[in-house]
Amino acid sequence: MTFENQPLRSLNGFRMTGRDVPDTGSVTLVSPSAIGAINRGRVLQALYDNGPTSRADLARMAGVNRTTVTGIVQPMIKEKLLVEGKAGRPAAQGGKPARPLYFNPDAPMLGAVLLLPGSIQTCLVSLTGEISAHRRAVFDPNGDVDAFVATMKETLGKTLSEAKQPPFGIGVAAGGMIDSDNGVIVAVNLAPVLSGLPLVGILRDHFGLQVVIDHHPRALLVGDRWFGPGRGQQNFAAIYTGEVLGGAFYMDGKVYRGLAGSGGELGHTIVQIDGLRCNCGKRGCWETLGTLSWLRAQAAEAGIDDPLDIDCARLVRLAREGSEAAMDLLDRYARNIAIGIANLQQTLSLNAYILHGDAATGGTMIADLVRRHVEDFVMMRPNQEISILVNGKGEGHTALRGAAGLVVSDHLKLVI
Amino acid sequence: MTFENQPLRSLNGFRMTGRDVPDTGSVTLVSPSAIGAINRGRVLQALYDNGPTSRADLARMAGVNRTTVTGIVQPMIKEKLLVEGKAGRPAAQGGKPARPLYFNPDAPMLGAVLLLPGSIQTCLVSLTGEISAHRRAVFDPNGDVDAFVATMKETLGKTLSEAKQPPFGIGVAAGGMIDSDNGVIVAVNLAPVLSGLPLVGILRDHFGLQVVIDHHPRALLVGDRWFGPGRGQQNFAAIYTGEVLGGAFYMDGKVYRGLAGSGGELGHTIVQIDGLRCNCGKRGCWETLGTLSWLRAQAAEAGIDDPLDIDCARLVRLAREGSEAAMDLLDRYARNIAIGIANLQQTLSLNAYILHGDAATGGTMIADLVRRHVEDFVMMRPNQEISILVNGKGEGHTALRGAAGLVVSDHLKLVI
DNA sequence: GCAGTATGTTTGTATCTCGCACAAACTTAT
DNA sequence: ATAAGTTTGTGCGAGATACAAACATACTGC
Repeated sequence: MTFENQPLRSLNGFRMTGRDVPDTGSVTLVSPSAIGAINRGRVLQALYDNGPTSRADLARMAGVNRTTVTGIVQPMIKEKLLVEGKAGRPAAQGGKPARPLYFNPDAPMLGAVLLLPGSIQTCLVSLTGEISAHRRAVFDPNGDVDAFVATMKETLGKTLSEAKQPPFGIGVAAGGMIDSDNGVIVAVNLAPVLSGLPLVGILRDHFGLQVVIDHHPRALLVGDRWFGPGRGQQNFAAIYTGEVLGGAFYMDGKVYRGLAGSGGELGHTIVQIDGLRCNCGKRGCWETLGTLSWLRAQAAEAGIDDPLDIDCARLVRLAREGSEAAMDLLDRYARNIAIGIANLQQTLSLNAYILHGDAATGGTMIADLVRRHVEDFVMMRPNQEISILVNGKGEGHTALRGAAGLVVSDHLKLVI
Repeated sequence: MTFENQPLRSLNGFRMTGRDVPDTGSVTLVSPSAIGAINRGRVLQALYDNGPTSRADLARMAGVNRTTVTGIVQPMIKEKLLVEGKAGRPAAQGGKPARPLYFNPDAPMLGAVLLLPGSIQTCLVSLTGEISAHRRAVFDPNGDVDAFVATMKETLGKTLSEAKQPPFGIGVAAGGMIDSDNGVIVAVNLAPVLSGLPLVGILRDHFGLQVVIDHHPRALLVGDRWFGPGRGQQNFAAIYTGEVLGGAFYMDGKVYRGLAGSGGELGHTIVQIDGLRCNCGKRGCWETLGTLSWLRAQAAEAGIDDPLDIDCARLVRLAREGSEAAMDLLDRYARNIAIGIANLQQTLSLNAYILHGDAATGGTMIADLVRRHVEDFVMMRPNQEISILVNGKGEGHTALRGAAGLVVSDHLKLVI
């Protein structure tokens, strides 16, 4: 099944909310007809956040009349986007039992792509977060653009062809510098072939589906928000550690993108003026202290076995087995990761941070160490609590679900 | 004239938008009647941002029908909030000349309070930003709460009594840690008498007016946004330097407050791990490098005359007069200020920064130096430009207008 | 079987924007 | 001077939406 020239479908209603909103200089008035799409989006988000929920509960949560919720969900049930579950137990005082609503498992799915230097992963993601039709491919990071595009089209095409019905859209998570507004990959240090590639336009034209692209940490954030530990949260950040350091923020119920999607390049905030030389050419970037390269160099100095193969998971194992050198290094690693989080906390006060990548393999042990150092580094307010969580689902998993979540987020324009 | 038990008036319509919106857990649906208040607010903001504007122009900017704008502004004209200006020149092709709308100079004003350790300033601010009925008073930072409250009531009462009609509300800008959600001063290091004081409740009950409080840098930000160089901008930060360092952000057309108004405590982000000891007890805070204390210590070392009286303005004068030591110190001062701005830029990518306080006294010279260092410290994108502006209006001026702007912002709940 | 209670639906109402038609006011061409 | 063209600002009905009131439904407890 292919989807060339399909009419664009929409998740939250019966009207496309694509690129049709010209930014006319900061003022935009709201029309009564726009209310429908907005409220449909909010109801869907409430369902995501809370799981199966009855109309009456939704109405209570939103502070609106039950009739309003009925009016919103009825067309969605008719469209087979939502299904009514079995009547639950009524309350102790009696009453008609509530019938919970949730997403139809047979509803259209979302296409997801994870694009890292040299590797492509594609899959389908259901509205409830299940992954299927997963495929991998490789490409030459220094090779030919046309060859890359052909590989991409073929791999994604095979994945999409396994869908029973046209997906709602395609989400792409990519490493490197992304201009998400214009759907262009600006530059990828380790894959020059991708630089300047208008991937969104290419895929949209080829598959006839809505396509959204964003950079990798932001996909992790969205994956956390829709399907992971960030579900239902209004303020948190996702932090990626590994060979590089990156991050993305969810603030006041909204993904922060900055101008042209350029916010969140945390790895190159400076935590040590005139410190170690960084790959970016500057000195003292957070990335010089919180990445695997630092960890491995330090492991060698500390005399830990196979220092080039060390990662957070093994370091935690060694520490648990009683190695003092490992414990010491782990603590210093945690401190280095904490410094950037602390600065972010001091700046935005999000209070919740989800670790991905290498640090996440260290589980609750590293999370606890990081939290303690963060609390040392920031000025805490009374009654304030900072939580550090790990999402150890494995990279591809969360990023792909996040890429799918990008499509969902794009449909549900929750902010006017 | 006193205003006890006046009915609360509203700027953007005919319904109070005070504390009546319960946060029912992230979901809130929009009602058609809510649209009215929202759109009224947006039209008012467009008028603020663009100055006197005709209905037709407003409609074009907002992308709506002219009749819609008429429907919105007509009641405001009737209420004497807006006035119709003289008909301007028609377009070259002819046509009926447009009649620009703007705020009525005789509309109610805003009360503003600037509260710093030991000093109170109060004034009235018109909707167009003019200050009048300015008063000052002092209080003992370690004294008695009741004495402080009495002084505050008396000073503010005198200012308010000069208004011809009840103001829309009172805005308070305060140094220290503020819980703007609950209207409480959490703690002020240099004025223990204020700690824990529920000032909003006290003033609201006494004067019968809506009262809003926020911390000092955020008032500067709002002052910039409504009446200063940030007018019409959608993304920028205000940076205050002096004895302390602080900042506040305007992101996507909205003041960022963080949880309970705790965002933006930039002075204590760490730019030098294990660096100089800071007043807060930690090491390497930005505040150890970007404040007057640092500047004065360095001035002494550099052999500059009267090092304890040095400030940015004098340093710039000395540098202009040819002092190499002054020029060198100025550049290092600019670099230290730049480091925190660079980290903020790397994190949020706001691209525009307005300096206040000591640095602002250095004018365009320091602004240029800071900009150059910021550009060295961050990874620039293609076509990206960073601007550093100074608002040299003098502290009280911008902060007081910002305090007034807080009231305006609070009325115009532009985000649903 | 009946009262009590909670859920979900139907019907009519209020609010708001939009498109259309039109008067008013001004410029340009004949 | 007159007519045509253009732009502004204003009534009026249509369409979309949430809300309140009333009602049918389904369960508990006596």
